[in-house]
Amino acid sequence: MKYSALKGVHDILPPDIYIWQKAESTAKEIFSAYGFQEIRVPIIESTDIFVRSIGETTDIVEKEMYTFPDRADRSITLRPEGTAPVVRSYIENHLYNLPSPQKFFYSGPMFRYERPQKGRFRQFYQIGVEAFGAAEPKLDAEIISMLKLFLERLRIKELKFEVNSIGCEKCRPDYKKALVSFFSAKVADLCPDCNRRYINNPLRILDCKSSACTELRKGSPKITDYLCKDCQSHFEEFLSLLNILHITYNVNPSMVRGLDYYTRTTFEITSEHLGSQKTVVAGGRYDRLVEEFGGPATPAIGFAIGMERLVEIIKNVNPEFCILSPKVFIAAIGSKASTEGLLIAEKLRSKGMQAELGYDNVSLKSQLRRADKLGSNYVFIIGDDELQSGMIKWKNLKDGSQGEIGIRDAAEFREL
RNA sequence: GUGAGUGUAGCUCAAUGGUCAGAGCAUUGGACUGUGGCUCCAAGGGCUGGGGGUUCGAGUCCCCUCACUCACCCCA
Repeated sequence: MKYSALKGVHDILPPDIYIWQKAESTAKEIFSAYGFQEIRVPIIESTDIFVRSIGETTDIVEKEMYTFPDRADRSITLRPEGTAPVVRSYIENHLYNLPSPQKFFYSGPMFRYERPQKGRFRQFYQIGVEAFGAAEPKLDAEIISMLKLFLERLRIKELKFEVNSIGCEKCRPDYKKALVSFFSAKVADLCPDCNRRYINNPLRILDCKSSACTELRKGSPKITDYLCKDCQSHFEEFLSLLNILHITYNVNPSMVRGLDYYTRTTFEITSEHLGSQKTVVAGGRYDRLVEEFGGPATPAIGFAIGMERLVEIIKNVNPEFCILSPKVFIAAIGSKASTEGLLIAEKLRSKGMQAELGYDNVSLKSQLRRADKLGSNYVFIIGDDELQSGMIKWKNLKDGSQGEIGIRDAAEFREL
Protein backbone atom coordinates (compact mmCIF):
# COMPACT_ATOMS: atom_id res chain seq x y z
CA MET A 1 0.00 0.00 0.00
CA LYS A 2 1.55 3.23 -1.13
CA TYR A 3 -0.42 5.76 0.89
CA SER A 4 -2.23 5.43 4.16
CA ALA A 5 -3.86 7.80 6.60
CA LEU A 6 -1.68 9.27 9.31
CA LYS A 7 -1.47 7.61 12.69
CA GLY A 8 -4.43 8.32 14.90
CA VAL A 9 -6.67 9.79 12.19
CA HIS A 10 -9.42 7.99 10.37
CA ASP A 11 -11.93 8.10 7.56
CA ILE A 12 -15.61 8.04 8.44
CA LEU A 13 -17.42 5.92 5.88
CA PRO A 14 -20.91 4.58 5.30
CA PRO A 15 -22.65 3.03 7.12
CA ASP A 16 -21.06 4.71 10.17
CA ILE A 17 -21.55 8.10 8.62
CA TYR A 18 -25.32 7.75 9.12
CA ILE A 19 -24.81 7.40 12.85
CA TRP A 20 -22.65 10.52 12.83
CA GLN A 21 -25.23 12.46 10.89
CA LYS A 22 -27.98 11.33 13.22
CA ALA A 23 -25.96 12.30 16.29
CA GLU A 24 -25.12 15.68 14.80
CA SER A 25 -28.65 16.51 13.73
CA THR A 26 -30.03 15.40 17.09
CA ALA A 27 -27.55 17.61 18.90
CA LYS A 28 -28.48 20.57 16.77
CA GLU A 29 -32.17 19.99 17.38
CA ILE A 30 -31.95 19.54 21.14
CA PHE A 31 -29.39 22.26 21.77
CA SER A 32 -31.42 24.71 19.70
CA ALA A 33 -34.45 23.96 21.84
CA TYR A 34 -32.38 25.12 24.81
CA GLY A 35 -31.42 28.34 23.09
CA PHE A 36 -27.94 27.43 21.93
CA GLN A 37 -26.87 28.89 18.62
CA GLU A 38 -24.22 27.51 16.36
CA ILE A 39 -20.84 29.23 16.26
CA ARG A 40 -18.02 28.30 13.90
CA VAL A 41 -14.54 29.16 14.96
CA PRO A 42 -11.21 28.50 13.22
CA ILE A 43 -9.31 25.27 13.54
CA ILE A 44 -6.02 27.16 13.90
CA GLU A 45 -5.32 29.81 16.51
CA SER A 46 -2.33 31.51 18.07
CA THR A 47 -0.56 29.07 20.31
CA ASP A 48 -0.74 31.31 23.37
CA ILE A 49 -4.56 31.15 23.38
CA PHE A 50 -4.32 27.51 24.37
CA VAL A 51 -1.34 27.92 26.65
CA ARG A 52 -3.11 30.63 28.63
CA SER A 53 -6.45 28.83 28.94
CA ILE A 54 -5.57 25.18 29.29
CA GLY A 55 -2.57 25.81 31.50
CA GLU A 56 1.16 25.71 30.93
CA THR A 57 1.80 22.62 33.01
CA THR A 58 -0.98 20.46 31.60
CA ASP A 59 -0.12 17.48 29.44
CA ILE A 60 -2.08 18.90 26.53
CA VAL A 61 0.07 21.99 26.36
CA GLU A 62 3.31 20.36 27.37
CA LYS A 63 3.37 17.53 24.90
CA GLU A 64 0.20 17.06 22.90
CA MET A 65 -0.31 20.12 20.74
CA TYR A 66 0.22 20.32 17.02
CA THR A 67 2.21 23.54 17.09
CA PHE A 68 4.19 24.95 14.19
CA PRO A 69 5.50 28.26 12.88
CA ASP A 70 3.63 29.71 9.92
CA ARG A 71 5.47 31.38 7.06
CA ALA A 72 5.77 34.62 8.97
CA ASP A 73 7.16 32.69 11.91
CA ARG A 74 4.12 33.11 14.14
CA SER A 75 3.41 30.17 16.43
CA ILE A 76 0.20 28.47 15.30
CA THR A 77 -1.62 25.58 16.96
CA LEU A 78 -4.26 23.20 15.68
CA ARG A 79 -6.99 23.49 18.30
CA PRO A 80 -6.79 20.71 20.90
CA GLU A 81 -10.18 21.71 22.33
CA GLY A 82 -13.02 24.08 21.61
CA THR A 83 -13.51 26.30 24.63
CA ALA A 84 -10.52 28.58 24.17
CA PRO A 85 -11.35 29.60 20.60
CA VAL A 86 -14.98 30.25 21.51
CA VAL A 87 -13.94 32.40 24.47
CA ARG A 88 -11.54 34.29 22.23
CA SER A 89 -14.33 34.87 19.73
CA TYR A 90 -16.80 35.91 22.44
CA ILE A 91 -14.45 38.64 23.57
CA GLU A 92 -13.13 39.68 20.18
CA ASN A 93 -16.64 40.12 18.78
CA HIS A 94 -17.92 41.87 21.92
CA LEU A 95 -20.66 39.32 22.32
CA TYR A 96 -20.88 40.27 26.01
CA ASN A 97 -22.80 43.34 24.82
CA LEU A 98 -25.64 41.10 23.73
CA PRO A 99 -28.25 40.05 26.28
CA SER A 100 -26.95 37.49 28.77
CA PRO A 101 -26.65 34.62 28.81
CA GLN A 102 -25.24 33.97 25.37
CA LYS A 103 -25.33 30.30 24.49
CA PHE A 104 -23.38 28.64 21.70
CA PHE A 105 -22.68 25.20 20.35
CA TYR A 106 -19.91 24.15 18.01
CA SER A 107 -18.88 21.00 16.23
CA GLY A 108 -15.71 19.96 14.50
CA PRO A 109 -12.32 18.29 14.67
CA MET A 110 -9.79 18.70 17.48
CA PHE A 111 -6.14 17.65 17.39
CA ARG A 112 -3.91 16.15 20.02
CA TYR A 113 -0.63 14.38 19.47
CA GLU A 114 -1.28 11.32 21.61
CA ARG A 115 -0.64 7.63 21.30
CA PRO A 116 -3.86 6.28 19.76
CA GLN A 117 -5.93 3.63 21.46
CA LYS A 118 -9.57 2.68 21.79
CA GLY A 119 -11.56 5.90 21.97
CA ARG A 120 -8.53 8.11 21.56
CA PHE A 121 -7.36 9.67 18.34
CA ARG A 122 -5.08 12.40 17.10
CA GLN A 123 -7.83 14.00 15.09
CA PHE A 124 -11.13 13.56 16.85
CA TYR A 125 -14.49 15.30 16.72
CA GLN A 126 -16.30 17.12 19.44
CA ILE A 127 -19.66 18.75 19.73
CA GLY A 128 -19.56 21.22 22.56
CA VAL A 129 -21.54 24.03 24.08
CA GLU A 130 -20.51 27.17 25.92
CA ALA A 131 -22.85 29.48 27.83
CA PHE A 132 -21.66 32.92 28.94
CA GLY A 133 -23.01 35.37 31.46
CA ALA A 134 -25.00 33.35 33.96
CA ALA A 135 -23.60 32.12 37.26
CA GLU A 136 -26.77 30.54 38.61
CA PRO A 137 -26.72 26.81 39.26
CA LYS A 138 -29.98 26.66 37.35
CA LEU A 139 -27.96 26.91 34.15
CA ASP A 140 -25.66 24.09 35.28
CA ALA A 141 -28.64 21.87 35.97
CA GLU A 142 -30.31 22.80 32.71
CA ILE A 143 -27.23 21.79 30.80
CA ILE A 144 -27.09 18.40 32.48
CA SER A 145 -30.76 17.95 31.72
CA MET A 146 -30.16 18.89 28.10
CA LEU A 147 -27.47 16.22 27.87
CA LYS A 148 -29.79 13.68 29.38
CA LEU A 149 -32.45 14.48 26.79
CA PHE A 150 -29.92 14.39 23.98
CA LEU A 151 -28.65 10.97 25.01
CA GLU A 152 -32.15 9.62 25.50
CA ARG A 153 -33.08 10.82 22.04
CA LEU A 154 -30.23 8.72 20.70
CA ARG A 155 -31.60 5.85 22.79
CA ILE A 156 -28.45 5.59 24.85
CA LYS A 157 -29.03 4.40 28.39
CA GLU A 158 -27.01 3.19 31.31
CA LEU A 159 -24.59 6.04 31.39
CA LYS A 160 -23.08 7.32 34.61
CA PHE A 161 -23.43 10.99 35.45
CA GLU A 162 -20.72 12.15 37.84
CA VAL A 163 -20.65 15.61 39.32
CA ASN A 164 -18.37 17.55 41.60
CA SER A 165 -17.45 21.05 42.61
CA ILE A 166 -13.81 22.03 42.60
CA GLY A 167 -14.37 25.40 44.27
CA CYS A 168 -13.16 28.80 43.22
CA GLU A 169 -10.03 30.90 43.52
CA LYS A 170 -10.99 31.68 47.12
CA CYS A 171 -11.44 28.21 48.50
CA ARG A 172 -9.33 26.00 46.29
CA PRO A 173 -5.98 27.23 47.63
CA ASP A 174 -7.03 26.18 51.15
CA TYR A 175 -7.96 22.77 49.87
CA LYS A 176 -4.69 22.46 48.00
CA LYS A 177 -2.84 23.27 51.22
CA ALA A 178 -4.79 20.65 53.13
CA LEU A 179 -4.06 18.11 50.45
CA VAL A 180 -0.35 18.89 50.37
CA SER A 181 -0.06 18.56 54.11
CA PHE A 182 -2.01 15.29 54.01
CA PHE A 183 0.38 13.82 51.47
CA SER A 184 3.56 15.41 52.83
CA ALA A 185 4.34 12.42 55.02
CA LYS A 186 3.61 9.97 52.21
CA VAL A 187 5.34 11.54 49.25
CA ALA A 188 8.05 8.94 49.26
CA ASP A 189 5.51 6.15 48.73
CA LEU A 190 3.56 7.85 45.96
CA CYS A 191 4.23 6.80 42.39
CA PRO A 192 6.78 8.83 40.39
CA ASP A 193 4.03 10.60 38.48
CA CYS A 194 2.32 11.62 41.69
CA ASN A 195 5.58 12.95 43.05
CA ARG A 196 5.59 15.31 40.12
CA ARG A 197 1.91 16.12 40.68
CA TYR A 198 2.59 16.80 44.34
CA ILE A 199 4.72 19.74 43.24
CA ASN A 200 2.75 21.25 40.36
CA ASN A 201 -0.83 19.99 40.60
CA PRO A 202 -1.62 18.08 43.81
CA LEU A 203 -5.30 17.73 42.90
CA ARG A 204 -4.39 15.27 40.22
CA ILE A 205 -3.09 12.80 42.80
CA LEU A 206 -6.76 12.06 43.45
CA ASP A 207 -7.09 10.89 39.87
CA CYS A 208 -4.19 8.45 39.90
CA LYS A 209 -5.07 4.85 39.19
CA SER A 210 -1.97 3.21 40.60
CA SER A 211 -2.91 0.88 43.41
CA ALA A 212 -0.33 2.35 45.79
CA CYS A 213 -1.72 5.84 45.37
CA THR A 214 -5.30 4.65 45.60
CA GLU A 215 -4.41 3.14 48.96
CA LEU A 216 -2.46 6.15 50.17
CA ARG A 217 -5.18 8.66 49.46
CA LYS A 218 -7.72 6.93 51.70
CA GLY A 219 -8.91 9.44 54.22
CA SER A 220 -7.56 12.37 52.25
CA PRO A 221 -9.42 15.66 52.64
CA LYS A 222 -12.39 16.13 50.35
CA ILE A 223 -12.83 19.22 48.23
CA THR A 224 -16.49 19.35 49.13
CA ASP A 225 -15.54 19.90 52.79
CA TYR A 226 -13.40 22.89 51.88
CA LEU A 227 -15.76 24.84 49.64
CA CYS A 228 -16.33 28.44 50.63
CA LYS A 229 -19.82 29.54 51.55
CA ASP A 230 -20.74 30.70 48.05
CA CYS A 231 -19.37 27.62 46.33
CA GLN A 232 -21.04 25.42 48.91
CA SER A 233 -24.50 26.88 48.35
CA HIS A 234 -23.98 26.94 44.58
CA PHE A 235 -23.17 23.25 44.63
CA GLU A 236 -26.05 22.39 46.94
CA GLU A 237 -28.56 24.18 44.80
CA PHE A 238 -27.18 22.54 41.70
CA LEU A 239 -27.64 19.12 43.27
CA SER A 240 -31.14 19.87 44.48
CA LEU A 241 -32.13 21.00 40.99
CA LEU A 242 -30.76 17.76 39.57
CA ASN A 243 -33.02 15.92 41.99
CA ILE A 244 -36.01 17.98 40.94
CA LEU A 245 -35.20 17.19 37.30
CA HIS A 246 -35.05 13.46 38.14
CA ILE A 247 -31.45 13.11 37.08
CA THR A 248 -29.59 10.23 38.63
CA TYR A 249 -26.06 11.26 39.48
CA ASN A 250 -23.16 10.42 41.65
CA VAL A 251 -21.08 12.99 43.52
CA ASN A 252 -17.46 12.12 42.95
CA PRO A 253 -15.21 14.35 45.08
CA SER A 254 -12.08 12.97 43.46
CA MET A 255 -13.11 13.91 39.94
CA VAL A 256 -10.77 16.70 38.91
CA ARG A 257 -10.51 18.12 35.46
CA GLY A 258 -7.34 18.09 33.43
CA LEU A 259 -7.69 21.63 32.16
CA ASP A 260 -6.76 24.44 34.50
CA TYR A 261 -9.61 26.80 33.72
CA TYR A 262 -12.39 24.95 35.52
CA THR A 263 -14.10 26.28 38.64
CA ARG A 264 -17.02 25.10 40.76
CA THR A 265 -19.26 22.65 38.92
CA THR A 266 -17.56 19.88 36.98
CA PHE A 267 -19.18 16.83 35.49
CA GLU A 268 -18.47 13.78 33.42
CA ILE A 269 -20.62 11.18 31.71
CA THR A 270 -19.07 7.75 31.35
CA SER A 271 -20.06 4.52 29.66
CA GLU A 272 -19.06 0.91 30.17
CA HIS A 273 -18.99 0.35 26.41
CA LEU A 274 -15.79 2.28 25.86
CA GLY A 275 -12.76 0.45 27.21
CA SER A 276 -10.45 2.48 29.34
CA GLN A 277 -11.30 5.82 27.72
CA LYS A 278 -14.79 5.80 29.07
CA THR A 279 -15.61 9.48 29.33
CA VAL A 280 -18.00 10.46 26.56
CA VAL A 281 -18.99 13.91 27.82
CA ALA A 282 -17.10 16.21 30.16
CA GLY A 283 -17.42 19.80 31.17
CA GLY A 284 -17.83 22.33 33.88
CA ARG A 285 -17.80 25.95 34.91
CA TYR A 286 -15.00 28.32 34.05
CA ASP A 287 -16.08 31.51 35.74
CA ARG A 288 -12.69 33.22 35.56
CA LEU A 289 -11.54 32.46 32.04
CA VAL A 290 -13.24 35.28 30.13
CA GLU A 291 -11.75 37.83 32.48
CA GLU A 292 -8.34 36.21 32.32
CA PHE A 293 -8.55 36.48 28.55
CA GLY A 294 -9.03 40.21 28.83
CA GLY A 295 -12.82 40.35 28.66
CA PRO A 296 -15.26 41.55 31.29
CA ALA A 297 -15.76 39.31 34.31
CA THR A 298 -18.18 36.74 32.92
CA PRO A 299 -19.20 33.45 34.47
CA ALA A 300 -19.41 30.61 31.98
CA ILE A 301 -20.02 26.91 31.66
CA GLY A 302 -19.58 24.39 28.88
CA PHE A 303 -19.03 20.79 27.93
CA ALA A 304 -17.75 18.72 25.05
CA ILE A 305 -18.98 15.43 23.67
CA GLY A 306 -16.41 13.01 22.21
CA MET A 307 -18.07 12.04 18.95
CA GLU A 308 -16.07 8.90 18.20
CA ARG A 309 -16.91 7.63 21.67
CA LEU A 310 -20.55 8.54 21.31
CA VAL A 311 -20.77 6.73 17.99
CA GLU A 312 -19.01 3.74 19.53
CA ILE A 313 -21.67 3.56 22.23
CA ILE A 314 -24.47 3.84 19.70
CA LYS A 315 -22.96 1.01 17.69
CA ASN A 316 -22.86 -1.10 20.83
CA VAL A 317 -26.32 -0.44 22.20
CA ASN A 318 -28.21 0.15 19.01
CA PRO A 319 -26.63 -1.45 15.96
CA GLU A 320 -29.84 -1.17 13.95
CA PHE A 321 -29.84 2.55 14.40
CA CYS A 322 -29.67 3.84 10.87
CA ILE A 323 -32.73 3.31 8.73
CA LEU A 324 -32.29 3.24 4.99
CA SER A 325 -34.70 5.34 3.01
CA PRO A 326 -36.90 3.61 0.45
CA LYS A 327 -35.29 3.14 -2.92
CA VAL A 328 -36.51 2.39 -6.35
CA PHE A 329 -34.19 0.40 -8.56
CA ILE A 330 -34.73 0.53 -12.30
CA ALA A 331 -33.67 -2.57 -14.17
CA ALA A 332 -33.61 -2.18 -17.91
CA ILE A 333 -32.89 -4.65 -20.67
CA GLY A 334 -31.68 -3.21 -23.94
CA SER A 335 -30.46 0.24 -24.81
CA LYS A 336 -33.84 1.75 -25.63
CA ALA A 337 -35.28 0.57 -22.33
CA SER A 338 -32.17 1.78 -20.57
CA THR A 339 -32.75 5.29 -21.90
CA GLU A 340 -36.38 5.15 -20.81
CA GLY A 341 -35.24 4.02 -17.36
CA LEU A 342 -32.85 6.92 -17.11
CA LEU A 343 -35.66 9.38 -17.83
CA ILE A 344 -37.94 7.80 -15.23
CA ALA A 345 -35.14 7.82 -12.67
CA GLU A 346 -34.49 11.49 -13.29
CA LYS A 347 -38.16 12.32 -12.74
CA LEU A 348 -38.31 10.32 -9.52
CA ARG A 349 -35.16 11.98 -8.25
CA SER A 350 -36.47 15.45 -9.01
CA LYS A 351 -39.33 14.59 -6.66
CA GLY A 352 -36.85 13.63 -3.98
CA MET A 353 -37.20 9.88 -4.31
CA GLN A 354 -33.99 7.89 -4.26
CA ALA A 355 -33.72 6.05 -7.55
CA GLU A 356 -30.90 3.78 -8.65
CA LEU A 357 -30.13 2.45 -12.12
CA GLY A 358 -28.70 -0.78 -13.36
CA TYR A 359 -25.57 -0.25 -15.40
CA ASP A 360 -23.37 -2.23 -17.76
CA ASN A 361 -26.17 -3.94 -19.66
CA VAL A 362 -26.05 -7.05 -17.47
CA SER A 363 -28.66 -9.74 -17.10
CA LEU A 364 -31.93 -8.98 -15.36
CA LYS A 365 -30.97 -11.49 -12.73
CA SER A 366 -27.84 -9.69 -11.70
CA GLN A 367 -29.62 -6.36 -11.79
CA LEU A 368 -32.20 -7.72 -9.37
CA ARG A 369 -29.45 -9.13 -7.24
CA ARG A 370 -27.85 -5.74 -7.05
CA ALA A 371 -31.18 -4.11 -6.24
CA ASP A 372 -31.57 -6.53 -3.36
CA LYS A 373 -28.11 -5.82 -2.04
CA LEU A 374 -28.70 -2.10 -2.14
CA GLY A 375 -31.74 -2.65 0.06
CA SER A 376 -34.13 -1.32 -2.59
CA ASN A 377 -37.81 -1.54 -1.80
CA TYR A 378 -39.03 -1.59 -5.37
CA VAL A 379 -37.70 -2.57 -8.76
CA PHE A 380 -39.05 -1.28 -12.05
CA ILE A 381 -38.47 -3.64 -14.92
CA ILE A 382 -38.32 -2.24 -18.43
CA GLY A 383 -37.67 -4.29 -21.56
CA ASP A 384 -38.94 -4.64 -25.09
CA ASP A 385 -42.33 -5.98 -23.96
CA GLU A 386 -42.87 -3.01 -21.70
CA LEU A 387 -41.82 -0.50 -24.32
CA GLN A 388 -44.35 -2.05 -26.69
CA SER A 389 -47.23 -2.17 -24.25
CA GLY A 390 -46.40 1.09 -22.53
CA MET A 391 -46.78 -0.65 -19.16
CA ILE A 392 -43.73 -1.31 -17.02
CA LYS A 393 -43.54 -3.91 -14.30
CA TRP A 394 -42.89 -3.06 -10.68
CA LYS A 395 -41.90 -5.49 -7.99
CA ASN A 396 -41.85 -5.06 -4.24
CA LEU A 397 -38.64 -6.70 -3.05
CA LYS A 398 -39.76 -6.85 0.55
CA ASP A 399 -42.88 -8.95 0.01
CA GLY A 400 -42.43 -10.14 -3.57
CA SER A 401 -45.65 -8.61 -4.92
CA GLN A 402 -45.69 -7.42 -8.50
CA GLY A 403 -47.82 -5.23 -10.70
CA GLU A 404 -47.86 -2.95 -13.69
CA ILE A 405 -47.93 0.77 -14.11
CA GLY A 406 -48.02 2.93 -17.23
CA ILE A 407 -44.65 4.28 -18.32
CA ARG A 408 -45.98 7.82 -18.08
CA ASP A 409 -47.28 7.25 -14.57
CA ALA A 410 -44.07 5.64 -13.33
CA ALA A 411 -42.65 8.96 -12.28
CA GLU A 412 -45.67 9.51 -10.08
CA PHE A 413 -44.85 6.30 -8.26
CA ARG A 414 -45.36 6.42 -4.55
CA GLU A 415 -44.98 3.54 -2.17
CA LEU A 416 -47.76 1.26 -3.30
C1' G B 1 6.88 8.94 26.20
C1' U B 2 6.50 3.41 28.48
C1' G B 3 4.77 -1.71 28.11
C1' A B 4 2.37 -5.98 25.94
C1' G B 5 0.15 -8.36 21.79
C1' U B 6 -0.71 -8.95 16.50
C1' G B 7 0.76 -8.51 11.13
C1' U B 8 -1.05 -14.43 5.66
C1' A B 9 -6.78 -12.86 -0.16
C1' G B 10 -11.42 -7.11 0.29
C1' C B 11 -12.99 -9.24 5.60
C1' U B 12 -12.45 -13.22 9.59
C1' C B 13 -8.87 -16.79 10.13
C1' A B 14 -5.99 -21.88 8.92
C1' A B 15 -1.21 -24.04 7.39
C1' U B 16 4.72 -29.82 12.64
C1' G B 17 10.86 -25.81 9.37
C1' G B 18 9.35 -29.65 3.90
C1' U B 19 4.96 -30.31 -2.97
C1' C B 20 2.17 -25.09 -6.23
C1' A B 21 0.15 -20.99 1.05
C1' G B 22 -5.68 -22.88 2.07
C1' A B 23 -10.98 -22.26 4.04
C1' G B 24 -15.41 -19.47 5.20
C1' C B 25 -17.60 -14.88 4.11
C1' A B 26 -17.53 -11.11 0.32
C1' U B 27 -17.02 -10.11 -5.20
C1' U B 28 -18.06 -11.74 -10.41
C1' G B 29 -20.26 -15.32 -13.51
C1' G B 30 -23.14 -19.82 -14.31
C1' A B 31 -27.01 -23.69 -13.14
C1' C B 32 -32.20 -20.59 -14.12
C1' U B 33 -33.01 -17.18 -22.39
C1' G B 34 -36.84 -11.58 -18.65
C1' U B 35 -37.36 -12.07 -11.93
C1' G B 36 -33.49 -10.95 -6.11
C1' G B 37 -33.00 -13.51 -1.20
C1' C B 38 -32.11 -20.13 -0.53
C1' U B 39 -29.05 -24.02 -2.77
C1' C B 40 -25.13 -25.97 -5.90
C1' C B 41 -20.90 -25.11 -9.31
C1' A B 42 -16.94 -22.14 -11.09
C1' A B 43 -13.74 -17.96 -11.55
C1' G B 44 -10.89 -13.78 -10.17
C1' G B 45 -8.14 -12.18 -6.17
C1' G B 46 -1.53 -13.16 -2.22
C1' C B 47 6.02 -10.10 -3.43
C1' U B 48 2.58 -14.28 3.86
C1' G B 49 3.90 -5.70 6.17
C1' G B 50 9.31 -4.44 4.60
C1' G B 51 14.63 -5.61 5.03
C1' G B 52 18.51 -8.75 6.63
C1' G B 53 20.17 -13.50 8.81
C1' U B 54 20.19 -19.07 10.15
C1' U B 55 19.06 -23.43 6.99
C1' C B 56 19.60 -28.01 1.61
C1' G B 57 14.75 -25.60 2.45
C1' A B 58 11.43 -19.99 6.17
C1' G B 59 4.52 -17.81 6.32
C1' U B 60 6.87 -20.69 10.43
C1' C B 61 13.27 -19.72 13.86
C1' C B 62 16.62 -15.09 14.97
C1' C B 63 17.68 -9.66 14.40
C1' C B 64 16.21 -4.84 12.63
C1' U B 65 12.33 -1.84 10.87
C1' C B 66 7.36 -0.27 9.85
C1' A B 67 2.22 -0.60 10.81
C1' C B 68 -1.97 -1.81 13.70
C1' U B 69 -4.36 -3.02 18.46
C1' C B 70 -4.84 -2.76 23.63
C1' A B 71 -3.11 -0.93 28.18
C1' C B 72 -0.16 2.79 31.14
C1' C B 73 -0.25 7.93 30.90
C1' C B 74 -3.70 11.58 29.55
C1' C B 75 -8.50 12.93 28.16
C1' A B 76 -13.55 13.84 24.98
